[in-house]
Amino acid sequence: MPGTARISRIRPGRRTDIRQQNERLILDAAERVFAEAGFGGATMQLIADMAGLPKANLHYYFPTKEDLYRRVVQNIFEIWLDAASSFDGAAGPVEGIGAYVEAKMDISRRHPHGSKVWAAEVMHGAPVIQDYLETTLRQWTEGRMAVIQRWIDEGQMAPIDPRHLLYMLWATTQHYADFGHQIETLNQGRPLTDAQWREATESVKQIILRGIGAI
Amino acid sequence: MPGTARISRIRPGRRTDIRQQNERLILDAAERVFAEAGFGGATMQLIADMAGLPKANLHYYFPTKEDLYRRVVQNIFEIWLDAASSFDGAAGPVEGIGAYVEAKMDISRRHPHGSKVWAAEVMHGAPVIQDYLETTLRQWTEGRMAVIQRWIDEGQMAPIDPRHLLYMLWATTQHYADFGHQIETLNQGRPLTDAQWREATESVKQIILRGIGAI
DNA sequence: TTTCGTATTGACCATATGGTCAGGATGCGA
DNA sequence: TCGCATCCTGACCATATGGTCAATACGAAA
Repeated sequence: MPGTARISRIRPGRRTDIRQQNERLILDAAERVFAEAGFGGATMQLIADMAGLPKANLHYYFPTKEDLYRRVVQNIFEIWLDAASSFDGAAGPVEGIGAYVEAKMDISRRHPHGSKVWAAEVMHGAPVIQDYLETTLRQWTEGRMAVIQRWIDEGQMAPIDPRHLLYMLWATTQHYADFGHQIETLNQGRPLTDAQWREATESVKQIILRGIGAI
Repeated sequence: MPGTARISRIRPGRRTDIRQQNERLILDAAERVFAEAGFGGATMQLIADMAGLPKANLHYYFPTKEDLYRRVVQNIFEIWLDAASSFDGAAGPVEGIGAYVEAKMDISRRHPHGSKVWAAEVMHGAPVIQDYLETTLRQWTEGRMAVIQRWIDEGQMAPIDPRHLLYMLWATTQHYADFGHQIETLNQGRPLTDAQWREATESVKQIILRGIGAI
């Protein structure tokens, strides 16, 4: 993405590209602002400034603040769902859950703003993505629960309640994004280094895999 | 607390009590509204309505919205710190961490709004409680890390990084409050029953205690 | 060069909201 | 009964903000 962004920045590209490029610019700025200020605290003016565009221009691409917000949340949800693939096609919990933890930790690191927006949305009662929770997320959850149950039946792990295992996976991995500021404060005010991210991922993986009796 | 509240409600009490009672009323309403709408989305009018008082009355007790918010966050932080006692005086991880998980799960159940306000505050970069993070929380964390390290040295648990174990404890327990709406949605839209809360607590305890090699 | 759909933007508006204030009610102690 | 500190509150204000709009620029196709 940085590559294509640079290319399109050098050569403005054809007329058709402008829309796509500006929407990207606005969405990135919006994600950050919504994460840092919340929906209510975010202002279109601030998002506009951060995107380097006049405010009226935002309304040209996104009619209302809520439309913009909705798009941001949807983006995140899709990224989030992609990590699902790590879960699939795994022979057992060590491989499947291990890969899932790694994928989710990676998302926490690369999309901390998105994770926060998602968390805030859910905390506020999911006013704009309730339907996703009830359809896509519910299906996804039931599917993985079945996989976990199969692993249990095959004796590959202890008889843990699959539901609470999933919650624990979500909680621990997303914590590193959502509470990143707290973690940073407790780390001498410095962001985690590459090595520290690796340690964190390993710790989470270790405790959980051992905790479910897969090791 | 419910006891004293009822007493003061039946008999309005002496003049001096009025302040305390109204502040309580306002703080409870504020906690809920801040949790559900965020700081920016919350309005003094809505808090006033929920507390059953005229808006101007809020400003009599709490000069500004930020003052009110600050008090709400402080309240939560104190409740949160009280759970620390569960950790202390424990002979080993099974007892200490077990009690801590139970205490924190109980807080998640009894103070879901407070937990959300805290989470949002941290996600926004802790604008009003940064000093707490750097002083009280940092000290608390270092103290518990030392305790955990001692348990490790005594061979009572596997050599897990104490820091990441603490993060996992916070993440998993608070998840049941902060993402309560999501959990409820995945539970047929119904809040967890007593039995389900017990299951959740047991699952968390089981996985973590086993995960750190304490069982 | 002309045309036309797309993109841009400064100026403007209606509304919501945090906060103020002056006047009044209340009730306790003297 | 009186005085005083505390508490209450409707009306009001300044400001910030989401959103609109008309005028304009732009660039590709004809």
